[in-house]
Parts: sequence; C-alpha cells; structure tokens
Amino acid sequence: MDAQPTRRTPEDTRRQIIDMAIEIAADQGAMGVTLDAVVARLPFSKGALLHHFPNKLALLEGVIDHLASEMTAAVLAEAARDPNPYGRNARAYLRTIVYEPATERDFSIGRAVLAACAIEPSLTPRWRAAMGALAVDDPDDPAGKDDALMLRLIADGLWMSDLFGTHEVSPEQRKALLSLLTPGSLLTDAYGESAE
Amino acid sequence: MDAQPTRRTPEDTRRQIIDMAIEIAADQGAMGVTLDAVVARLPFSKGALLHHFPNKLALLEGVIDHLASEMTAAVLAEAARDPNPYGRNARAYLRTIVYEPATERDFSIGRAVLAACAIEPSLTPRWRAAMGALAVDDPDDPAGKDDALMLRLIADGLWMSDLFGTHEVSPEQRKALLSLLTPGSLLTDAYGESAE
DNA sequence: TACATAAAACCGTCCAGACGGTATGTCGCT
DNA sequence: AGCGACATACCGTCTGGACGGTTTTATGTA
Repeated sequence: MDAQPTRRTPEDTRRQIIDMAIEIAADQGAMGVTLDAVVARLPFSKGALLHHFPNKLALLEGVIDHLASEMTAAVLAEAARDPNPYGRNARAYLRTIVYEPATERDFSIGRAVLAACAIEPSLTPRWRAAMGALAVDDPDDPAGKDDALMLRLIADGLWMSDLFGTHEVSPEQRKALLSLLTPGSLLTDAYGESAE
Repeated sequence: MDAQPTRRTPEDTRRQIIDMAIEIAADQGAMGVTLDAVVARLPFSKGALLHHFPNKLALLEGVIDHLASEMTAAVLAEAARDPNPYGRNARAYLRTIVYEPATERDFSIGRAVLAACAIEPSLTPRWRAAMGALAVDDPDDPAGKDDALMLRLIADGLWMSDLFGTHEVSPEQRKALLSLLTPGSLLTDAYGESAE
C-alpha cells in the first residue's frame, strides 16, 4: 500500500491548508488569517499554498465551499434519518444546529464562516447559495411555509447565540425547542424520546 | 450661534472616526478597516485618530461600544412604548430587529458588529455583555422563560438572515412572526393593528 | 480684563515589519 | 521530455504605530 513514508497527495495538501485556515480563523479571528500564518503551521512552503490557491480570495472561497459542503452533508444526513416527511428539511436544519454546536469543531465552523465573510463580503453570496439550497422545502410537505421559516430562524438564532454566547441555552431548553409547539405541529419530535 | 465656520469638537471627531470605521466595515468588510483607510476619508490626520484611539483595538472597542449603545437605546425605547408588561423586554428585542433592519443604517450595524468581532475575537465578550444586559427579563414578568428565549432566538435568527440574506422574509411574514403564537401568548401584538 | 501656563487636540513624517504576490528553480513521476 | 507539486528567494506596498512639533482651548491669577 502506497509508498512507505505515507506519501502526501495534492488533495491532502489542499485539505490541510483549508483546515489550517479554518483553525486560525476560528481561534484568532480574521486578522490572524494571513497566507504566512497559515503556512507557518504547516510542513510545506508558501509556494505550495500559492500553487493550490493562486491568491487569498481563492483560499477563502475554498474555505467557504468546504464548510458549506460539510454543513450540507450534516443536514442531509439528519434529514435522511428522519422518517417523518412533515417539515423534514427544516427540522433537519434545526436539529443539526441544535445538537451539533456541542463539539468544538462545529463552533469552529461557525466562527470561520463569520470570519471569512467578514474579511471578504463577496463570499457572503457563496455561503448564502449553499444555505439557500438547504432551505428548500418539499412542495408536498404539508407543513406551512411560515412554520418552516420560524424553525429556520430559531436555528439561525441559536447558531448565532452559540457563537456569541449571548443567550445561555441549556440542553433541556434545546430539547424543548424541538417540541415547543403543540403536538402535530412542525416541531414535534419525529424520533420520540427513545433516541436519547 | 457658535463660531462662524462651525467649530469641531473632540467628541465630534471621535464620532466621525467611529462612524467612518463602521461605514468601511459595513461595505468593504474587515480587511478594509485600516487606520489609513479610515483617516483617508476624513478631514484630519492619522495623528488625530491615534490621539483619540491609542491603537487599533481601542478604535474597534469604540465601534462596538457605540453600536451596542445604539442598539440598547433602540430596544429600550421600544420597550418603553409597550404598555403590555407581559414579556415586554423580549418582545421589544424582537420588534427592534424585525422592523429596524429595513434601513440601510441598521444593516450597517449588523455587518459592522460581525466584522469587528471577526477581526478581533476579544471584542465578542464586549458585545455579548451589552446584549446580555438586554436579555434580562422582568422577574415579575408572567411570561415563561422558554417563550422569551424563543422570541430572542427568532430575533437573532432574523438578524442573521437579514445580514446574510439566507432567508427571504416578507413584511407579511415579519408581521406574522409577531403574532404567530396563539392569542394570549408572548407573541401577541400589544399594539393591535392600529399602529400601522 | 490681561496675561501666563498647562493641557488637550491635532499635524506630518518616518519606520520596521508584515503582507500578498511573483519569479524561478528543483525534484519526482509518467 | 514534460508536467504537476512543491521550495526558495525576493519585491513593492501597506499597516500599525511612534515621535516631535504646532495650534487651540481651558484654567488660573493679578
């Protein structure tokens, strides 16, 4: 299998660069994301970075695209696990955000997205496009558009609150958010409590 | 009245600097906010800037503090106009965000806050503290904490959605958000429809 | 009221380092 | 030989900020 000392593939290099950029953005903020800083923590040179990403904007686009696909995959996986078609997509969106930010990795995603879009506003449409694709509700879905919208807004609010730490939301409250509305409504837990 | 050519007060200078920083942050993103760029668009020198704000961090703190106080004033004014004590604070928070972002100025606030916090993560607690002060609910308030929390999350979600343009929320939907829950609940419009 | 004094507000210049980016070369694989 | 994946060296500009000087304002004093 492979050459002995675990050869490095170009895809791997790209991936490492993007990951490092995300890491720095998450814990040092936008000002920390410089080409030099990214490469300083990696086992190869600035030339390598500029070989894969011809300029800084390209790198940031790579970051956004990567995060968007990660987020999309998480939501789609959540939706696929949900047997209840009623408002499935919006619920998957909320679930992903309600539960996910527990891990440090997912905080990083949020902070990195914010940082990247703050650095370069032209990246915002890119993120919006990806999230917009997730915001499509099944036309056969009997759930009202307004309910779905509210769900998505709550999810976004929670996302932001977790990032800024504005509101403390306990695990119980997170659970309650999923079943706050009356039974039969969009927010009813499709899994029941057994999933715990 | 005054001296003839409209003298400039130091407070005015500070204010102009902060306003310009906000403007640049809003429409060029975090990377555009440099001391040189700020001062280039103002009728005085970089020395003046560094006199009022000894370093860049101080300037950004000034920006956040200014935006926070603006936001706080808006929410408090909204609360003061609300005759219904039931969930007043949380509702004022939502109202401010639901209606306010219509103006370009309020988009700027949001974008500037995001940019500032993205540039320098140490500013986040500062913003959180200000928003935390707004998140206090009257202990005598009969509204449930969970309801208030949901209101605030919806508000934050709307704020973010408006900034990123992720969800299109029509004026009708904005109105609906204020009266989505059943009458008697927290979201009931305290003003009725006459306020239109 | 006149003047002295100090402090605040502001200007203009300069700089060391960081930053994004280029140019060119090397090495290994096909 | 030719190409992709890097490395090395370097450059021009920008950036945060230091510094010394000058003007305006506030304050005290006689």
